[in-house]
Amino acid sequence: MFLKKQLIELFGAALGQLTREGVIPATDPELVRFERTRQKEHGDLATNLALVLARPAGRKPRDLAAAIVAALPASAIISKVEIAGPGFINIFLRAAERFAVVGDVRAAGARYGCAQPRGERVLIEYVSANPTGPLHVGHGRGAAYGDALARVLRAAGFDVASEYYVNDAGRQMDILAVSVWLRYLELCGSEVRFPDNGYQGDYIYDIAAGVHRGHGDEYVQSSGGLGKVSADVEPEAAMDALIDHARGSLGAAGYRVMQAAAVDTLLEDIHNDLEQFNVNYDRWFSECSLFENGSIDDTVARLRDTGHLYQRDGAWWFRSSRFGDEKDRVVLRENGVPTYFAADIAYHRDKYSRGFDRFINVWGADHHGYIPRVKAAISALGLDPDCLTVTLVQFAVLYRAGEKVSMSTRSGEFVTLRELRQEVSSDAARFFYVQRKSDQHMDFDLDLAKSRSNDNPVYYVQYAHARVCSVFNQARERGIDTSDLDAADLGLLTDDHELELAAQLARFPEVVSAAAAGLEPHQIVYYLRELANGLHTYYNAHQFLTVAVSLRSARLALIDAVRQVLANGLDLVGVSAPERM
RNA sequence: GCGCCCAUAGCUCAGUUGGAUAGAGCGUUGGCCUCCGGAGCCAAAGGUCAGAGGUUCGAAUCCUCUUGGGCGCGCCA
Repeated sequence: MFLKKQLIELFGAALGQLTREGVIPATDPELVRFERTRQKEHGDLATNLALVLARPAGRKPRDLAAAIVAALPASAIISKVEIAGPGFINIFLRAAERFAVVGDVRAAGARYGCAQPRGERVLIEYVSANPTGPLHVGHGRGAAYGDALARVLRAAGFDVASEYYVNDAGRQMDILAVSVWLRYLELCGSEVRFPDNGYQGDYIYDIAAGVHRGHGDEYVQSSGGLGKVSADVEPEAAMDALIDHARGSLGAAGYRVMQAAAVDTLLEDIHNDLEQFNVNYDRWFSECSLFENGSIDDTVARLRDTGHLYQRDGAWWFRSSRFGDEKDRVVLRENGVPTYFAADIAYHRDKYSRGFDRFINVWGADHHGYIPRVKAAISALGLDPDCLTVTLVQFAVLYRAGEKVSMSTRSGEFVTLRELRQEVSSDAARFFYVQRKSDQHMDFDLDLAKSRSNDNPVYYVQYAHARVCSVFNQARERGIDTSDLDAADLGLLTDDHELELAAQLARFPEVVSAAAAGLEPHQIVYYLRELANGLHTYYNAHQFLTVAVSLRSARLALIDAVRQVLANGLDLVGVSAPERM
């Protein structure tokens, strides 16, 4: 970063001179951009400055490039400058400058790659799965992506808070309560017909058994009424009837016992599951709390008072079409109960009230149609919808034995995140998920991930880290002193492998900032793979411990810096950096 | 029907925001330890960037159309 700043100053000076001479119009120094070259014949860094300025200056790119180079002040960091291709300016650095990064890494340690705080507060919300069952592998992708993104943004200097929105209100919660009650009745020996649209998973039995342990047969009364719900009624209507029946038969307190047993158990399970996935939240935000503290009523009233609501067919509608949504949306049902959308408006209003500069919501791709109405509501409340970015995570499509695995929460047919973690390890699962760009469809081959986990690229990167640690362990066993590596003469490093490694180390802060800017943690993963490849290649080509002392120190300093950056990068994607494997 | 996302090597995917000869992994083929960890390294083969136009010094990248996939269009959440 410091290097680029120096180069920008140099080229800015050259541009200033050319402007004074009337060769080019006044130019913003910010226009000067350098990129790391792909081929070493192109130098260490290159700029397309002359190509960009050729048109406004009315000159041929190569001529302009020559003029810029001629106007460039002398510098201690550049060894030579070349004009190539259509007008690229290629910059070759002096050797000392190329390896200065080793000292930078060793000085900054775990902070290397992190930018200065920029005083911008970001709230990132992800997973937010309904507490109606265990997390499955689809949620796992959102968790891995969201947490890695939070870490990357923190490293890039943002002040980040993470949040899980708990949908502990609404009809799904009723279905959950009924599902638990019916399984409870089965446990008590009653004959019940369990509806297809109830929650079928085995975990419902476990929750019901827990209720039975705590309350015995207390809630068995009047299950006979269940017979009134005949099979030919429309399933959702039949469910409504069941819910009413359960409420009537259990009473408010008993109904609450069923529901609370389920929500508490499932939320606790989700919490533990994510914790073991190395995913932690700053806050768990309850949807229920929005009902209880009046936020929803208050928000709906505000929308009504500001003329954004109207009544039709007995319901209250939000005029979201006025803000670009394809049609208007109900916020208060005919029966007066707020919709999920109404709660979500109140939730976003709450978010905005907490002083953040920016909001990121990580949603499953199937929710994309929901974005316009949320942004519409934010606009209607007089808030800036551009502060909210919704990142869509495509579903991971599972394959088992070459066949697509069907997933349905209600039917209970899915692979849980916990199963995945236990089969392939948390590290492998997280690395695997984050490796893919979030908006790409992803094929997750379970057989490959489970039975041949050694093929997983995470081991490749972790192995590089462990390898460096192993070299230092060897050094210790041989009585080699590695305490004064900061004094190593890095000028002894001249090999191509060493130059390549140093260049990769220098790139890391730029990768972090690019990953943050694009909300693309997968860039970290690709970088790590390249750095690990550089280390493995170097390791195979050279000895570290058996060479002359001064060269040995220089090489050890270099690979220790590589180890540090591998550890920093792995931490950004929530994967451990083991010292041995 | 309308809308959003996507299409790159046999398979799974990158591609530094419009740059130089489009790159990795897996798979295939052939090589590499008397040595710090072979979970490694090196090399080869493999491409009409779905197709057709357009924008310009320059396009996998931006615009239009066509084809082919995924998803969404509830007073569900």
